[in-house]
Amino acid sequence: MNPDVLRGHMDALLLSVLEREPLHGYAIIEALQERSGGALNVPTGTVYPALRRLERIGYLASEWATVGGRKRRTYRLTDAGKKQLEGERSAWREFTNVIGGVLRANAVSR
Amino acid sequence: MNPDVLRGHMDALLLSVLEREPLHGYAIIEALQERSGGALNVPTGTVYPALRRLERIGYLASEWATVGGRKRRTYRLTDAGKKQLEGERSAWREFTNVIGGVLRANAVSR
DNA sequence: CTGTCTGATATAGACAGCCTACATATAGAC
DNA sequence: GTCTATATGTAGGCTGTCTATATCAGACAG
Repeated sequence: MNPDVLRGHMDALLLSVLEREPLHGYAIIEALQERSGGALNVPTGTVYPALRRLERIGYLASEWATVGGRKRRTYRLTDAGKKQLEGERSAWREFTNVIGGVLRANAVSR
Repeated sequence: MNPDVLRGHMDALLLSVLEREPLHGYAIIEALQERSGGALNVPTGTVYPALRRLERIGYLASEWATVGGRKRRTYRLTDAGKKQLEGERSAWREFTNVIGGVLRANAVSR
């Protein structure tokens, strides 16, 4: 998939994946891969900065944990994050309607 | 709509709007507004450079015309552009399936 | 005949955010 | 001991969208 086509949708993806349960960065990457049927291979250089940004904004909160000798920073949705996720979902619907509508304008009718 | 969420989809929009008939930049902007029900207000600083880029790549060709004393550069799809548009459409479908799928993962089932 | 609006094209520079590449470290398998 | 999987992180590049600005012609109000 074209690289920066994800631009502007990373937040929605991350928040969505954290809705079910708190996860650490590495597990988030795996979850995205899994849920997309392998289509989403988001690099660590994208995910970790994004998670920090979302925490700074207040949509996520994190805690350190040590599991099997390895350190993990586990992120969870805050209340603001849940609210934001709803916003992201409706923005996504509007976005796909608008762009999809324009793209279909010629292809379908006529 | 969030500004740079269009990133990576401008090409598809421009090619799609030019599929029906050749248009000049200003008319393309109006056409996008019209077809999106007013949702797409793409600034000239986005459209004109994008059109030039698409011409440089070979997806568009342009000619100057003078209508009522005003100069217009009219763009039309090349054969490569038509082919590219098909590619953009299927990429769009895949894109929406993948992201939409992840976003719906929690919202729907369960 | 001046000012302002619409139509029309264009460029420079800012900005955001995704990506590549790299650095670091532990656990477990072999 | 070396390799792979697990795990987090930063620096810098890239690219394309946006903001702001400039220019010009015609129309039309006043």
